[in-house]
Amino acid sequence: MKGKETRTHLNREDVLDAAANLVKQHGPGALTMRKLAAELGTAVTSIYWHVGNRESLLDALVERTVADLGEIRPSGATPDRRVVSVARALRRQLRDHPHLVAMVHERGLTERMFLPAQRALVHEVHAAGLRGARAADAVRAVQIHVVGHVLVERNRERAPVQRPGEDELWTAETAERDAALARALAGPLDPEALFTTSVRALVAGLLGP
Amino acid sequence: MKGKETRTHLNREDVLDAAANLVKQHGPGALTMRKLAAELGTAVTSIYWHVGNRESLLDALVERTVADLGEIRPSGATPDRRVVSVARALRRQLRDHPHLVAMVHERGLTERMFLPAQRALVHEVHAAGLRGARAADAVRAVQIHVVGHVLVERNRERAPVQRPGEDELWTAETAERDAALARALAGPLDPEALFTTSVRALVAGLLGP
DNA sequence: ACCTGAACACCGTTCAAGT
DNA sequence: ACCTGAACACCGTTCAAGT
Repeated sequence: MKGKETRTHLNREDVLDAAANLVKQHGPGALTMRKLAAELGTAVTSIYWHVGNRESLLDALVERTVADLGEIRPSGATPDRRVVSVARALRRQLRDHPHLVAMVHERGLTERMFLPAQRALVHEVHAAGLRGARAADAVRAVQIHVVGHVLVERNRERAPVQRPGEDELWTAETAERDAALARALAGPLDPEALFTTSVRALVAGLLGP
Repeated sequence: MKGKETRTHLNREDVLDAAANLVKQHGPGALTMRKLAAELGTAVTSIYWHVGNRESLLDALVERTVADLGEIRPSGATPDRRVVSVARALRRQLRDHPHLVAMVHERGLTERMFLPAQRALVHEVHAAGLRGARAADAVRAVQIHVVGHVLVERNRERAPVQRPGEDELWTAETAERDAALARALAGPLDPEALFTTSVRALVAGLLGP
């Protein structure tokens, strides 16, 4: 019982709110039925009455969070840039909900999540002159690239110090005597910059001749 | 006790073998200390003597599997094609060890895993004339694209039927009156083909002018 | 050096019983 | 309609005790 507003009956929304809070504060691992019950000040079993079971609780939670995501507005003069801007906006959305990505991924709901972005991409790809199957490929390629990139990014952030450690692995000798390359690979990675670079390259390749 | 060769003492290798088997046959979720003990015909606690705890057991398992991956040989006439071939080989490796990807991802070891591929990429990117930071970006962009793509692919496979379902979502109206596009987006996705398309586009964009 | 069972603190879920 | 505690079948891990 964490002294919020008092209520006569527990309801589905309360459960979802508390669950969202738990995840936001202590990560998805902290979302257990028992901790949730403690948070709500009820018996564990009450929760089951409202949300079925843990599985569907997570489903509902993900569903709600996805629904709350803002829409995506393309910006930029050329179709190229507008597609890139959609990709960046999508990445930003995902990064703003760090736990969401993991949960969606775990639940295999990646597809369903990205309709708004997909619509925006369809529009821009069309504007670039692509049609039919070719347009569909472009949309999907960008989409997968963004989601994949965010997944890998998040993974990299969570990862503790790597042993052997890239700084030891990449020296001028192992990098074919390209000292600058060795330094770059050994040094830290700027995900934002790399993302922009790769999306630009991908879009150029997809929309180009 | 699954009547393999008899042995006097349990050892670390036996434990890892059994663990790998469990994962291969029933997925990572089936790898519990207790099931593992049952499989080995020992007390649960014996395992702890050999591998420390579950955490380090998983670490060791991932480590071993990664070490067993074959090396990557580029093929193709132009640097473009050779980079694409490395990407495809890497994807193939990852797909051949379906559980590995998830485990590596969960453990945040994605970096460490891809050294061989990274070396191959460095070589090809160099051959294409890129140097220094620009080369590093290209290598990392391709690498992240492959890993990300495989993660999303696996996710998509695991995902059951999607509700609403893309076939209902994408009609000619919602697809800006492009019926072929609607059909393509509603239809099934060919991951192999899409992967090739996107990698080609990405590489063209990265190595191109 | 290696193995053991008992015990602890956690899980999710079911169910019969309460109001 | 909503809530409850008891109970079940699982977890990972520690520890003292065995050989």
